[in-house]
Amino acid sequence: MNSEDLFALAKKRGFFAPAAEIYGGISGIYDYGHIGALIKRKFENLWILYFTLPNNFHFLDCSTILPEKPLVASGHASLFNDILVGCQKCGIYYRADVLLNDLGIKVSEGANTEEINKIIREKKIKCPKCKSYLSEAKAFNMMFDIYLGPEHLEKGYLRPETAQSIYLNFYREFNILRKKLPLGLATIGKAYRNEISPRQGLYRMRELVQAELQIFFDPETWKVNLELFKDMLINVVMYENGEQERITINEMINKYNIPEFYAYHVAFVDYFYENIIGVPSEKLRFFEKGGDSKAFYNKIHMDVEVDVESWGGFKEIGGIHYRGDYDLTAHSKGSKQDLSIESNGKKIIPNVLELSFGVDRNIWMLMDIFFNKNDERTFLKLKPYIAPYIAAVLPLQNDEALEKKASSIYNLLKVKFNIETDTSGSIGRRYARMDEIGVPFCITVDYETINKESNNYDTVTIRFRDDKKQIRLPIIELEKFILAQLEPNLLPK
RNA sequence: GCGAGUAUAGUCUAGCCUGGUAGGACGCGGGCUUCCCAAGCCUGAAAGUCGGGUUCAAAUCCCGGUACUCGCACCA
Repeated sequence: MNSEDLFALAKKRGFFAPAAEIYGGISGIYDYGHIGALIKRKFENLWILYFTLPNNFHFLDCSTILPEKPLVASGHASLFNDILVGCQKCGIYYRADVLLNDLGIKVSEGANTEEINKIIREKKIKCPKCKSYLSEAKAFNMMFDIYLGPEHLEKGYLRPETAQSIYLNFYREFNILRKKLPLGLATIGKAYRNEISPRQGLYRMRELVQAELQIFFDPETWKVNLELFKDMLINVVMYENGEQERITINEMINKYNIPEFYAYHVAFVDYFYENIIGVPSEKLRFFEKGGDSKAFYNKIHMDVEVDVESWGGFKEIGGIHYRGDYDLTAHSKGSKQDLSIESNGKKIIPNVLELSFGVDRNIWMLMDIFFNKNDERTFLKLKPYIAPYIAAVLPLQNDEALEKKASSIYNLLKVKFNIETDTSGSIGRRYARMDEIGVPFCITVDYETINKESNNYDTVTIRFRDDKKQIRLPIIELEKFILAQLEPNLLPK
């Protein structure tokens, strides 16, 4: 499916749509509709369940507004701040530091717009493409700044990532939780980036949802259970050779010198996507970044990539980042509070392994890879536990007696599960509508259900989304049946 | 942010060149029919991105804004 078709389906069926659409929309900002909101919530709940499975891993919920200081300490206030110069004639914008460095002129990292403009004037720098004069340099910060209080004197920012919120809570949580490492702190929440040019649907957004797990650990003592995933084959593209290959975590460790804890978590993430979400293995890979494309604070950096047709190939939907002690060291300095802790008889600043995911990208990805279309019909093959509704209760026909029975089953189940019902159109049309939003089962009330003479009295048919097959089940067994469908296999046997 | 293109019901589209009653399909609502996969019949609601100009008259011609798509650039 291409990007336009996916977006059209999303709007038509209530997955998501541009925010403020009746005013023309606003690029990079989206609202989830009644179907998308359910899928997103279920994805998030599943994510929390899985990523806080290990002992001493917990979930936090943090503010989206941060004061200026922590973002100065983390480097965002300066590094998120690009100085751009534009060419007046051809309209191209350049990052000033990159442009000048390319011309062999050294620019200090903290250079401000005045310094840049001075250099450009003195050295008579012109547009490298058309040789015209360049416009005044402008600071462009990816962060949205806000001003607090009635006088708007206190500067803050909408956070550009959720990670910082966790680092700011580390010390307190560590102490409350009996000072044990490793400590995992996860969160899901909004982050904001003023992208110049948001594109490709939910891929690059100005307001986005991140799901992040930050694991704080002592690299000298952390032992992971390599046995758990030892036979798993994982698609990787290692920086060292640049070729995609399928290897075990032991090969990753021995051949590429990847630390055990890191390789283990590659498998941990792989298991989530392949076995729980259901991404086919050939569509999932881990792409190691190095050189210029690796963020400076990362010691090891892999992108979690999924082959998404509507995005034109493998695209990043998450990342596994070994950030060393960069973050807590920065916040120790910035806050002037010693964030070091005692581990194994020594004072250390804990290291951080970050598992980071873009929730919106994941929702788009789910729609893309689980969308099935053939001549006959369209259906969204989501796992039952992330489907918006687990089932729909449908009367076979527009018939008062059938509708009454269907309604009573619907009322029985909807207090326990997300259940839909629909009485308009023919039964085939209703199955089709449910297929398109990914409802895995339809519970159909027919004349046998209400016929006391029939052997099938008080039974219903269950119609399966994926193969259209039907089984008959007593109404009293519906709850048990549904519960069994809702359980993911959280870890390998 | 620059350049090019595009903008008609929920969706896809006809009409625009050559100004004069906005038409169709799918979808949606109501009704009939129908004992399991978007069937059929009747019926209904629903549209020219916004602002200005030219004109007796603008979806149509002109100018401007906005949004989207693509390219450039950006993406710690």
